Amino acid sequence: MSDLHLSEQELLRRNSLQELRKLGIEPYPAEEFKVNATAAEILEHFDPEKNNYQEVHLAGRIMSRRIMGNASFIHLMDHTDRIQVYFRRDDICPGDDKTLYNTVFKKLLDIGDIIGVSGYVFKTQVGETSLHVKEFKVLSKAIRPLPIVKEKDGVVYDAFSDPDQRYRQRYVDLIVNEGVMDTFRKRTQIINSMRQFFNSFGYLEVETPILQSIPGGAAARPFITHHNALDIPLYLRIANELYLKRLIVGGFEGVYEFAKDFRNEGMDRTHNPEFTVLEIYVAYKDYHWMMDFTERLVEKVALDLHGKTEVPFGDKLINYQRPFKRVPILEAIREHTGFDVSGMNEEELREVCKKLGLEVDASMGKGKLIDEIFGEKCEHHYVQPTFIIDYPVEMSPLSKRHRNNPELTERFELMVNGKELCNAYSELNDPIDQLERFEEQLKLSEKGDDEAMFIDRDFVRALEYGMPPTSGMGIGIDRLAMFMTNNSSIQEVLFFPQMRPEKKKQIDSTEKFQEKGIPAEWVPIIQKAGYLTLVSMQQANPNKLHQDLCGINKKEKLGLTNPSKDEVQHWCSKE
RNA sequence: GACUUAGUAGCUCAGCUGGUAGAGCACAUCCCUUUUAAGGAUGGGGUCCUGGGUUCGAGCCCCAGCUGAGUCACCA
Repeated sequence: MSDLHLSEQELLRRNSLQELRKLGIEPYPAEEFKVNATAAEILEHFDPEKNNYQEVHLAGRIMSRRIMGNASFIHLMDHTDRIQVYFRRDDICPGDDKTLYNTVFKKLLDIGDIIGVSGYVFKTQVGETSLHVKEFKVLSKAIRPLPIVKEKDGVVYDAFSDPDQRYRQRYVDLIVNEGVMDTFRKRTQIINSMRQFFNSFGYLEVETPILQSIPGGAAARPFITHHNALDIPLYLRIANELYLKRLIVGGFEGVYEFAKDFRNEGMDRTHNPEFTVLEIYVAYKDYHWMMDFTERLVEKVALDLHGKTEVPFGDKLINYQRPFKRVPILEAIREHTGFDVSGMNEEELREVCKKLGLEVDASMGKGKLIDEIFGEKCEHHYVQPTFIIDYPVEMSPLSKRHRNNPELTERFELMVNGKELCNAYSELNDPIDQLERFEEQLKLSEKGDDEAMFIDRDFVRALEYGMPPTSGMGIGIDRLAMFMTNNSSIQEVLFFPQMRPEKKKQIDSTEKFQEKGIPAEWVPIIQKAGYLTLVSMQQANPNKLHQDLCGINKKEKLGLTNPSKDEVQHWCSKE
């Protein structure tokens, strides 16, 4: 393989790699390196009076390096923090042979390399806690240079900030950008905190199918795949709701699942094709109980994460202290539009939408129309946590009818920052009503609503055996993580957000060029000149190609004998 | 999917009215020898995203494409 495609810095590092091996130093050693301290721990607990941390073994990545003759400083970063490390030539090399310092440390190590160091902790004249190295060991050589980010007094210089690169190469983002790792630690902490809360009630964490033959429990376009052995289509789940309710039918008191769901829809700042949802179902409860439960949950998460209920988001301060306000959706619409839409039929609603300047189409039923009004005119007003409750029955095919008004359902959504965070119902457990609602959805889909729900007859059968009154709640984990870590984009709380795949350049093998009589040593040069395939080369102007090739030969000092113009002409000819 | 906007050195970015591709960091060589984002000096490093077009001449103008970002549409 040719090195022509590598940058100067990459070549230098590859060269250093070989030099290390020549000196008998394995750049990728197999054995364990025993660590007995972390950077954060030392920075916090070192005390010159006590003279502690005098035999420390630390491992991490070199993040900066300042060489001043026979003394040098580096910053070493481990999983906890960065600490300054001091190297002195005569400590590293007590004898006459100064290779380890002059060559290995000064020349063959680079920013980005992972090393282990042993020594004692002290404070420099400037007062920075540092590790004085007595021995060091190369643990892994980095042959690709890291972006250099510097920071002083909270000001970041030359940040690695291109979102494309940050998301595609999250590993680099995690290394060089402070705070990224913290966001993901917080994300896990949120999940741990919720799990602990559910377990304290004795509810059971379960797993349900991701591959489903009927994608139920929500209204969304699914991803479709195929099972070869059964020769049937399977869908990646858009929700796990119907499976969790089957488990309630089966007799569990409470079940929950942190579930990856998949929806084949648009991607933007708040939507990723795969996303995480927590759903929980508890028997013998209703949505009032669930509102109280949800408040406690969200408040606990805020407290566990931040030690207080007030959490900043953008230029706002969100207070997750319970209780949250409860506003019936029709009241919300009346408040923000002046229209009382309760009891209106489809035509009247259409009229209201028109007056409000909302676009509607024929496929929209009552539910969608009301949702449209709420989404456009009301939603964004609810910045502080607010329960919007009692949604019209058409909007909620899985929700139990309201005990006082059959037009409404016992449903709530928790709005934060003008966005839906949770969705919950007193679950519909009347099998006959459920089947009718599914059939209603079928009609909608025949009308052109491509997001109406599929009918899951097995789920109806389960309800026919009897499901206790149950309340269920779903909460978007990615969104919660965004709110709790003050990030306005979902990509910031997903390690590997979905991206368009990087385009792979088509490249012909050396053999393919050789078949045309082109010497193997010229192939990398042709490819360096930008002609990766034989065909692309043949389409080139032979004169230009000839000049390019001779130019590269000269510039890279390859010392090859230049081909004649006729030869290049011949390479380019098609026969 | 539509519109707007961006793509220049390993990273962050300049680049005038179209006229020989620049800076800082990183890298290399030398000097200095306990520095605090950066001690000093010198130097190497470029498919200006790709492909067409206009032009005597394109990083810059025009067209198309690729890959992001933002806004909207879609997403109960």
